[in-house]
Amino acid sequence: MTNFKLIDKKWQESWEKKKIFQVNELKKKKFYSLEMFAYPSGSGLHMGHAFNYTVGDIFARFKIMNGFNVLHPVGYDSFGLPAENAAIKANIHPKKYTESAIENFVKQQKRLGLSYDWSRLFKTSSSEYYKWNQYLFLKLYEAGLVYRKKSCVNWCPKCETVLANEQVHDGKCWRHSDCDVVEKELEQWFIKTSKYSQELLDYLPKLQWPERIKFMQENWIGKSKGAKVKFKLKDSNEEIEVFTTRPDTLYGVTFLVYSIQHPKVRWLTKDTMQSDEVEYFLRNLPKQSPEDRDKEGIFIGRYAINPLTNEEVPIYASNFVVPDYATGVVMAVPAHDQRDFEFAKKYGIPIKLVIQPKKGLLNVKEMESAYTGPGILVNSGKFSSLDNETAKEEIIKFLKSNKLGKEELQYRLRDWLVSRQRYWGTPIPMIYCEKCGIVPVPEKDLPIKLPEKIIFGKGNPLETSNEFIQVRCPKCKSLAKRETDTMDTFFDSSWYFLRFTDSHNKLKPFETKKVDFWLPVDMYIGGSEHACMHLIYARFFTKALRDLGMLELDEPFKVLYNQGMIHGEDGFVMSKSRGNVVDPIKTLDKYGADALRIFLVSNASPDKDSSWSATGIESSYKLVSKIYNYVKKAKVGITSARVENKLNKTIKEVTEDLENLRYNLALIKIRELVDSFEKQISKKDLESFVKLICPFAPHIAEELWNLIGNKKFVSLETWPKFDSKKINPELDAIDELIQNTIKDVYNIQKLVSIKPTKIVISVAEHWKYNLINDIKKEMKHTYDISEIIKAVIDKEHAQDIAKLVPSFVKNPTKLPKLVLSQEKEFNSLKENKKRFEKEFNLAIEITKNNIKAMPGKPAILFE
RNA sequence: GCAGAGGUGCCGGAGCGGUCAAACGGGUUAGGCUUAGGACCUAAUGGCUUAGUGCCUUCGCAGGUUCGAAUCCUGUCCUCUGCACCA
Repeated sequence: MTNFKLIDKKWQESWEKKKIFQVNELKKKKFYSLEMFAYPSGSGLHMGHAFNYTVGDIFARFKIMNGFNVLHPVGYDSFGLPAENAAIKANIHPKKYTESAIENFVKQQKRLGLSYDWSRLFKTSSSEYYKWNQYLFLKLYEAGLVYRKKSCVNWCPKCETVLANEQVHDGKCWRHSDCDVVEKELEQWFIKTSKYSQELLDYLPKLQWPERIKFMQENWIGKSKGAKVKFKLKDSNEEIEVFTTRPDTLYGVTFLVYSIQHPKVRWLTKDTMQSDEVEYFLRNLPKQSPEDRDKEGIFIGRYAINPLTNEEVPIYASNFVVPDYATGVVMAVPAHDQRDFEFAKKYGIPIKLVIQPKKGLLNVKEMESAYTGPGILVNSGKFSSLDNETAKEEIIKFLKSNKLGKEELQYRLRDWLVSRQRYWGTPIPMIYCEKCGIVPVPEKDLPIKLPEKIIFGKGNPLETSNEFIQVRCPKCKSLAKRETDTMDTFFDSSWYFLRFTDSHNKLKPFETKKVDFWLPVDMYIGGSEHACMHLIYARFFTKALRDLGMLELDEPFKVLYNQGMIHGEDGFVMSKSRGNVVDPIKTLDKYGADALRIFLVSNASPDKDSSWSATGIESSYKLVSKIYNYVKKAKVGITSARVENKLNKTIKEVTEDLENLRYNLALIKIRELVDSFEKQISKKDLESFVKLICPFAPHIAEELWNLIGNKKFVSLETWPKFDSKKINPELDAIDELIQNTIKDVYNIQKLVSIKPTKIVISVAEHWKYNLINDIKKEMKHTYDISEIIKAVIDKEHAQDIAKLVPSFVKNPTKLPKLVLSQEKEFNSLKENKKRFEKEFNLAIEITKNNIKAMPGKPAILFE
């Protein structure tokens, strides 16, 4: 086994020492290639990381070799709960824990041979970075995009902190699929992502992202078109605004429903006979996650007036109404909305039919579910007999002109809750003063550093750190309290790609000019799990910072590529409990980086899931060895036309495949090329080949490049160009002819079941290509090549044979047939001549010493 | 329930109107090399067949379009992913 480990090390050190991947803004043709921000977990690099970085690195290297000024940076998203928890568990300070984790991570990443500009490295847990988190937080605050609000928020008991909407999946915490999120009423910091709902939606079609991700974001932002309608509260001047997408059903409203979390519920009910009952209801309603909770509600003792009919409708409070969507109150039309229908049935509320389908008549008494389809309005005053779509418009028009409502758009996207009740994150730069209220920390006082001497126990250790909490109010200088919450780590990753353009700027988060030069990210590679988290926040940030005048950019990521997952050999997700985890480092030790890189991308298209395979990595290792040994032993000379054809064709196809991240297909073509190589090859072609494999296997590429007499780095060489003149389909045809001839030789041999001592192959005298040589070469494994001799067939036949190749190219299915015989079997063959001719459509003439090929048929003779 | 993606040979996985019994890899079988094993190299690997430019059957299932379908259309079953009380 060649020790590729040493070769890996040699070149990794050399690249780093010569800083060959460091870039600046001098060269114009830029390309920003980025893999999603790494969270440096204490357990080090796993196969998924290795895959992600390999996919990105191959692309970055390809772009470098194509003359681009490639920014390919790396950094660490080092704040966060897992580090904090792991540190507590190991009884180490999170800072120490994280630092050693990063150190380890860097070491492991380097072993993959990644083309990073290491000089730009930063970590978010360093105050040099999070200072700018705080700075940007304050800028957003000044711009009115950060606010504090008391509301019902999601709390994960395992994380012991609140979560953003995006971090709750199916009622569970995104980190703990076994942990139900609890709703808590708390005052928290929010970022107004909702301000950009429409723009986030509008730009989606322009992005070169997987359709799936765009679709997920579209759903997440969730735009609905409808109307805002004002209901008067009975015995009051108050108005209740509701949002509906079905203004056409307004005549069918039989009740209104407040969300139980709506702050107005208690207030509305306080002077009614129901107040105790409602209070009891609100207090005792079991907390259940939304999907499995039953609709529970209660009449709150008040009535509202339908603006169109002036009818009184009762008001309820229920758990099925989402508190922070639209106004948190809905108008209920049980006849035409399934949820309202179920609720009305349960509480015996009247159901009023206002839309009849165009076919068939509905009857309220017989209805078993709401009718939500289209139809004609009935029982709807002057709007009756209108088509319901028309009625939507007409009713909105009417509401508008009578100031009872208006057309309205609603989005599902909520504002981003960024407070976290944890230690290992960026302190929120706010101060609470009894006199002045909320006071932002002045810019000059940044960064607010995380205190290192703290006591971990239950809850947020910052709350017990007096050193941290106690502060003078920046305004009135009296004693005040610091905010002890830290920022969601998604805040850190929302702008890190901007910082990479100017990683070590001490005066600003980044230089606008640099961002304008490098951004947008031209290729962003990572998993799809961030579709509705990081990828939404980062888009929001970009737009917000643009509006703050900090950059000129609408969208941060031009192209997004989702790589798949590497599963264990058993096809399941790699996990410790399953015991199917494969350690990339151990693999690197055994096979070297190039083999691992090649394995990871040769299984399947990189956007698909694939499984680890012990034989697969072996096979990649074999390919690497084969390439290495071939180039090492290749005789520099003239490349045969056959290999030239293959090489140029491969360059052409591999280039296209790389451009489209079809690494698996590119590697197949490279494999075929390697198999077609001959001992002799020109230096130039050898060099082209080494360049061709460089993005995949940069270490052996450098080693071989050096070996064939080059001093510079192949990683920085220009990508090979193919010569279309060298690509000749005729040669492929010849190749096929040879393969078929050999096949025939084997078949005849099988037939006569005797090992031949000598093979005579008759071919045309003036055959353009040296068929015999090629056949000899190919058959050297089976026979002593000296035993294959060329027999010349007469001119008349030869001319016909010469026609074969062009006609074959035109119609590859009509392959010329080669005829074989063997001395011992000669007689039987002779006897069967007629049959052969008939069955196999062969024109053969058998004589004692030779088999004469008839037009179009070369012949082979065993002696 | 709604919306997306997909079902290909022993396995992974290409192909996405004709050159397809279907790339490439793995596995298996046979042969070469070798003291032996490994590595390496070669061939075979849907069925039939006394050599295939042969026949038959295959690309989830059932139909259809076409001179021609793994590839296009319709229906159907299954798998995976995402969203699920957003009014």
